Amino acid sequence: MEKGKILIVDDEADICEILQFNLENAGYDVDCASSAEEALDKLSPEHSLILLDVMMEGMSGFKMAEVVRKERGSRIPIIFLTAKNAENDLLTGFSAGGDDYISKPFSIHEVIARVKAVLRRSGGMSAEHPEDNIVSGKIRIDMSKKMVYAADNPVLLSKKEFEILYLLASHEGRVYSREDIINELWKDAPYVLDRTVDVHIARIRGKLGPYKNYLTNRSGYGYCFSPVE
Amino acid sequence: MEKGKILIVDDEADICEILQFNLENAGYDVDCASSAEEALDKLSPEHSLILLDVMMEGMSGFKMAEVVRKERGSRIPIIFLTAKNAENDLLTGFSAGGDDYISKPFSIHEVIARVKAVLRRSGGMSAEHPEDNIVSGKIRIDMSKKMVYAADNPVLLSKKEFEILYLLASHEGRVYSREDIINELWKDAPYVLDRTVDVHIARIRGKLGPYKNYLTNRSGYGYCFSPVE
DNA sequence: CAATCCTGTAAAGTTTTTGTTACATGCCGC
DNA sequence: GCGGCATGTAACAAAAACTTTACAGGATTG
Repeated sequence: MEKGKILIVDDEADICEILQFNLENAGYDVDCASSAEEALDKLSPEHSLILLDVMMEGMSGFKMAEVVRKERGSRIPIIFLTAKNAENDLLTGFSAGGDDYISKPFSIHEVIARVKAVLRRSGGMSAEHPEDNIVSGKIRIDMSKKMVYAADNPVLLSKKEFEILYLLASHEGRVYSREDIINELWKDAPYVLDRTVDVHIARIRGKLGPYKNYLTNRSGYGYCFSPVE
Repeated sequence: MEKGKILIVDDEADICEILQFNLENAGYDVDCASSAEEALDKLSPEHSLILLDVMMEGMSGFKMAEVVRKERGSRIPIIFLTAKNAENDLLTGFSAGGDDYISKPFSIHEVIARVKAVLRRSGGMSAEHPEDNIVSGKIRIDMSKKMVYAADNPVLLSKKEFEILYLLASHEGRVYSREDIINELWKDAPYVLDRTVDVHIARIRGKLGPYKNYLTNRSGYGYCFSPVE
């Protein structure tokens, strides 16, 4: 079993690599992103921690943290990496709101120690963030509102439809067989037919309108959610 | 629900972002301005505190404070952010008037502590508790009068009905399961049936008349308050 | 103390959701 | 083009979920 999946966000490739290497060595699963935009794209409910550089080209780390917290409603822990010169003069090092801060230059030992601490505090390896919202392409899924937005237009899905879309969207690109979906969503009564899934998919597509092709069929395998195409 | 709205004024975007992120994290509502002129434009009676950088391009923070106090006659608390200790002397006068100052580099802990202290001292809110009232679409909920108005027509709800409507309206769009509602509002006796909630909802709808559809049911999930529809 | 209102439950109607079936369509190797 | 699959959809009926009405015990009010 994995210890947890960490998303590293830093526009300096060296730092990403060093962190990735060492954290993977320590047994964590690691994803890297070189910008906030890329990170927001990659961020999925299976991540259990973000290591986030504050100073980056384009969207800053703080701005990204705001998006993660507010727009996506995620309470995933964040450890901020603050560069030496600019902010360290302003901030004297602290942790607030459950987040943590590490200022560069940092020792790998320190980072790993903090990562361990934060993950233990946040419930160990529970990568489950059931309140997480998903944003992918033009589709946004708001968990607390149980609503889906396609290019900001609300899409009203029934419970089953919502569950299916959420499942597929939470692992963008991954192909789910009909059997997978049934095992995951009909835990009480797994004696439903494959074709039932097809019908649900069709209904979701109908409601997604212009974005119906986000739900792709992989003939012979099943379905997957992919915003590109 | 809200603790108060803070106006941050600093021409360094980084500092604005850091303060904004952390104060929002601490539960405050935040507006930002990158100049004194912009701040004076944005400043409104709903702000309960200003975090004001002294050294800025254009109008200085010091000058702005004077405008706020003298021309606008506002007694809104101000916390000055100063780059140098040398300026402290100039600020002691304001400090006496209930304001405060923090010199860079500062820790967020310190800022949050001061913000808390100042807001507590000034009574928490600039005026009443405006956030206790909810206005959403054509519906207005007056907490102190325990009254609901639909398009300005008074709607007389019983206690339970009022509690339910208030709960749902306090998070517009969010879907509350019957269980959520029962856990929240029947804390003493959580052994009431789901159907009871339905009946209450029906009674509220009856009283809301033309606006009954503000209370929407999300089949399989629960109920939510949404003025759109 | 009686009259009234508030609340929770029950049961009878309605609507929505959901699983299934049946049939249409498209793709592939012949 | 022809079978043989695999997928897309419309239609339907059962099941589940929701709304409404009715009622009785309790609380509240005057």
